Amino acid sequence: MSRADRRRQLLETAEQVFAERGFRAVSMDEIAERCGVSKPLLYEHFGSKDGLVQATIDRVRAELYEATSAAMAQARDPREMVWRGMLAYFEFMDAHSRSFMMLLQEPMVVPGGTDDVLEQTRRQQSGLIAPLLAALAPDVPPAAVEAYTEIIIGGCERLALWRLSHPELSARDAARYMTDFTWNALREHVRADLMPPPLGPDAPSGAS
Amino acid sequence: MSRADRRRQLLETAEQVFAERGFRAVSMDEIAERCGVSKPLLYEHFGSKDGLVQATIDRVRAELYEATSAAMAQARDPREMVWRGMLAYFEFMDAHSRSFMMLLQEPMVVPGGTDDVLEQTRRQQSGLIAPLLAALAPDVPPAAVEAYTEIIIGGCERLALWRLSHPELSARDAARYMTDFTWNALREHVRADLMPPPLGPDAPSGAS
DNA sequence: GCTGGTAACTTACTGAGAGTAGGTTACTGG
DNA sequence: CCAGTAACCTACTCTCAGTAAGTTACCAGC
Repeated sequence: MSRADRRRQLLETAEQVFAERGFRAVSMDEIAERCGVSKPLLYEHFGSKDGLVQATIDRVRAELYEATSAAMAQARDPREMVWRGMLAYFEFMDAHSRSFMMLLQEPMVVPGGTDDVLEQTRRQQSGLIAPLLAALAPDVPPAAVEAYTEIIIGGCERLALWRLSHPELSARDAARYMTDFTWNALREHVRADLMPPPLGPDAPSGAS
Repeated sequence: MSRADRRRQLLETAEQVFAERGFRAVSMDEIAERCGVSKPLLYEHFGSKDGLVQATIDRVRAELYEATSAAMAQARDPREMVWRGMLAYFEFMDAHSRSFMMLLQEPMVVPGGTDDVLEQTRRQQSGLIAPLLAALAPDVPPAAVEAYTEIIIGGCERLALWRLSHPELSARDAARYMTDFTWNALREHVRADLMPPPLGPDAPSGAS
């Protein structure tokens, strides 16, 4: 099999196995077996277990990024963009909950704790949110935009994690809470012409 | 040495070693050596490596909880309570950055991923925040209070993590951002008699 | 002051699993 | 038909979590 094809197959299987039983519980021997190859081949492709974990996570991250940015691209105005992005995020989670969990765990599982790896995830997500905030609320200073971006990302992650033990909270409601919260937080900074916001495509019952 | 004293000593040393090099990199043999005891004694006390990690983290968590709740107890009104809690949180982080990092990693490092352990941390933190939100904004429905609580906790954690790579953001500014963000998000729900809030004990320059 | 019991602690092992050295097969261009 | 190389494997090593089977220190009761 060609190197690229093999890599894809290995990643696919690894994601599945990791999703089933978690990073820690799964051994490289087991993955190799499930892939129908020998262990050194895994090391050939990914260098180490951490490398494989990393690659697996990158794959999921790319999917998530694509899903959310595609959803956001359909929006007409910043308010709707927030809503669509949030909704796509939480819906992605419903569709790939185990893989998604892995994504949230990533910064912790990989070597040094807070290395460039985390930085990469962060930049990707904040690259989606920060410009949006800046567009919504141009008078907020850049430092605050960065901080708010982090707060929003953290809020999403936490709420997503929380949903695992509270399935009664639908993706729509979660997205709704996040959107409301964010929107209200920024309300007084929001550009006047965006101010009477469209309520979102189809607003579920929410807090406000 | 008495069992309780020994346990304390072991935990103290373990926290130090873990903080220096991270959970994963440190072996039980190494901790035993640094403690001046044999490995089975560690197992006698903590059952497993995860058990030791868990106990270590619980210790840090207790300290954090004490610090933040003590700070909050000094406040006169909810607005100030938010501010003091946030400030204590970020200042605790400056004082114990490595141990604090461990705390954030905990849900991920421990066995099953999202078990009761996470739940425990969460309940402790949200026990501090949720009643406060409810007091601040009594017309927000309970489900929304819970969700907002999670969002706020996640925001704090993320912002704390972010500060590791952005030391230019002081604890005061971080607390300020969190407080502003939260306050604004809830503004329209806040009880009228709390509405013109005292600006906090000593407000640093902030976003709004 | 010797003895049975127990609490604190140790040495010396097992087993699992990450990572590797050194091939072997299979296919490609000359 | 023969290099050379890409894909892949068998068979190891070594670190580290966890354990079995003690040993020492101390304290009751006789």
